[in-house]
Amino acid sequence: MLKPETYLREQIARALATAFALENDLEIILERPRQENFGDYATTVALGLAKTLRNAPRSIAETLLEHFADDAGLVEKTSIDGPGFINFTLKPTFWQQYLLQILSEGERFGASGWGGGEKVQVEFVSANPTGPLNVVSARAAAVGDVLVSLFNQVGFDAKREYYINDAGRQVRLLGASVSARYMQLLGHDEPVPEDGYQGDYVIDLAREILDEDGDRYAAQPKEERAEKLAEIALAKMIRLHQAAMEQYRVQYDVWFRESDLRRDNKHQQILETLKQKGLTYEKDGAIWFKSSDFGDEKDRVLITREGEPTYFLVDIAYHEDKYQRGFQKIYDLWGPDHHGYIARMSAAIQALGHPKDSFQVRIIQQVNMLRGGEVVKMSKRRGNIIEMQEVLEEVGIDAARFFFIMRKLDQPLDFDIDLAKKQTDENPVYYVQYAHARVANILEYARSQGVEIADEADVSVLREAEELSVIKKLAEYPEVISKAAKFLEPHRVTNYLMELAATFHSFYQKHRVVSDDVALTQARLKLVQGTKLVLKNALDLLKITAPERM
RNA sequence: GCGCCAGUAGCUCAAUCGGAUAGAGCGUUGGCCUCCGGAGCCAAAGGUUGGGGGUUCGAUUCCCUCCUGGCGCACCA
Repeated sequence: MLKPETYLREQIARALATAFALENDLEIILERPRQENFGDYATTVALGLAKTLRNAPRSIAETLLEHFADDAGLVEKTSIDGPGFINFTLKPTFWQQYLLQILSEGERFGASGWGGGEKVQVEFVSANPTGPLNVVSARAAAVGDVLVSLFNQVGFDAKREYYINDAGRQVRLLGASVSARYMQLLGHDEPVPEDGYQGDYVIDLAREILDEDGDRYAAQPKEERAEKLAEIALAKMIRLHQAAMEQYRVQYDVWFRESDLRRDNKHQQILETLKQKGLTYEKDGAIWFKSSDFGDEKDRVLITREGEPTYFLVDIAYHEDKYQRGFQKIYDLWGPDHHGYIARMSAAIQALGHPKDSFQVRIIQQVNMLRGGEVVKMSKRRGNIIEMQEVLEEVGIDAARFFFIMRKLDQPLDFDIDLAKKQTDENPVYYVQYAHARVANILEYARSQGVEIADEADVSVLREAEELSVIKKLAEYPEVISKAAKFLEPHRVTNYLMELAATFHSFYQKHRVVSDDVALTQARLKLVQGTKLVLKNALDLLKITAPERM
């Protein structure tokens, strides 16, 4: 498929080579002018070369254009504007043919190969199995899921992973909390530990266990009971989390258990490795890692005074395990409370000899749930939280995914529950889905009128401004995908969907697709099919329904 | 106190690696259905891009400084 950007870059590079004998390693910036009357593409090379060539930008641009060959004859018009922008307008013929190419690519349209099959992993959500999932988890789930899809679209071999912290202190606390509630239900006076889990879900867990297993744990010693109940409660919570992710259309490749790492003593091995590298020392009865040697603000404890491995040590082992499984790039999406944790993890990655940039963390910022204009606060410990399930049930999965993806991931997000529920034009999800339904309906209507949609059509009749605008907008799609993947910005896809929907609605309002003009009808049906295809491709990527009717 | 992120239209947000006249949606105002879905379209009003300096052909974007907001600074996870 001949991409306009690729072609123009190549032609410009050739012109530069013949005109100024410049090496071809120069990166040619090609952008889409903000304003349509400047043409389809613009380059700033002349501005950039002014210094090295010791010449005025406009003069450089002129010389360049004299040597611009346009081998394939795609360019209709070139111009030099402003301080030295070179603008290119492609022939309508090019765009008309491009529409057919988009259709022939089908669901592969938008995909590319620049990832080169590199193995990439995104770890996201990884919520503690000691409580219900909250809305930040819902946001992380949507974002992580779409990131992986984006990576795969552009040629990476990307996997989804969920890390389950099913070991350590938090789990012991859960056990003690469930145990207390269990005994309370049986009429005993066993208080929930002060730093334990206070949420109502703990009572629900205890009641469930009581219903299923009876009071058989009451006779056990407290410690033993807590341990047993921790095990049972944990299994229940994990199943809940897995069910929630599935319902949310997120398919993880791996659910990784911290307890497996501990069982295999992976953390001890890492400790040995760090010791051998001379990166540890003892102080105050604890074992420390010299993370400050690698950019962290201070050193960190690996083994506590009590001889317990810290979460950090086990986490280092976990990340090392990712590398050993062959991943070349590792992305972690963490919650806003893990901000201060990045530097030490990055230090550990480097200490183990991995490239610094092979490990990247993105903080999924806080979500403010607004109801009636008021922020609903949440705190897992107190149990006063908004659960992910509640949100999904209330606003629906399509709206939830769209809203969470719509914003840059490292910025706090205001989620207006009332808006997400509205089935009106205020709600962007419906705007986009409506465009798809409308497009589907046109095809349906054509068939009902006895119009046979031919495989081939003479698209050269598509000369109206609105028609070409739609094709040009469709043509932007692969670039949107590439950039969304490159910059980890899935919100580019939702923005694009809204633009494409608007461009199509605008065309639709002005021109009739199915008419007495047989040739024009066929050509416009191709335009409609192209729009449907790209809307569907993008919505599929986001795992949002593309309805045939609403 | 130190660190990270942010501050753009009344509100929620965009803005291509430093590019041209800073764009959308909602809200407001005014138009558009004998016709493929009006969950739509067209138009108008609305901006000192938090303030001040700097770098240069050019700054919302980079640097410095100040102001404001969020978050983080455990031998917790």
